[in-house]
Amino acid sequence: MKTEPSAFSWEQLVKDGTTTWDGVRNYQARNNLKLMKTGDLAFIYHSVSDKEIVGIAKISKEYFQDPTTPDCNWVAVDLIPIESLTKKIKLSEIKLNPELQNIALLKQSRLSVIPLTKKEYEIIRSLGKY
DNA sequence: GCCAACGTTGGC
DNA sequence: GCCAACGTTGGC
Repeated sequence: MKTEPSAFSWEQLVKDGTTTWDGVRNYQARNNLKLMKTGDLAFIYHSVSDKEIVGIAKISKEYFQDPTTPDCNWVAVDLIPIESLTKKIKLSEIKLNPELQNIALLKQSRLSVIPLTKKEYEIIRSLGKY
């Protein structure tokens, strides 16, 4: 899941302990939100200024009506922070990995909620360890 | 700051 | 229903 740190950062999520991931206004991203189940894990990626994965969060509440709009097309999920990565994962590192060439983060850089297979998750996770 | 990529809008 | 125009996102 991507966020611009100037709008909402991982540090803010850690400080707050939980957040509602709302404001998604893209159908593909919305569909990916709906696929998430309570207990699923998600990387949090800082776009624009940092371009790196900074932490891992868990879905604490799966999709529900986005509270920021009365339009029932849009949904949100709740997240809680699980782990701050001491070794952050740069976009450039992900780009260098031949097994990660097909993930939507690279293919569709504008998509804000991006699906990963378990295998892709494990590969990316391993990049975040010394 | 620029621009490519992509989604959305609206005229036809 | 097509497609040009426009707006937004995000990497560089």
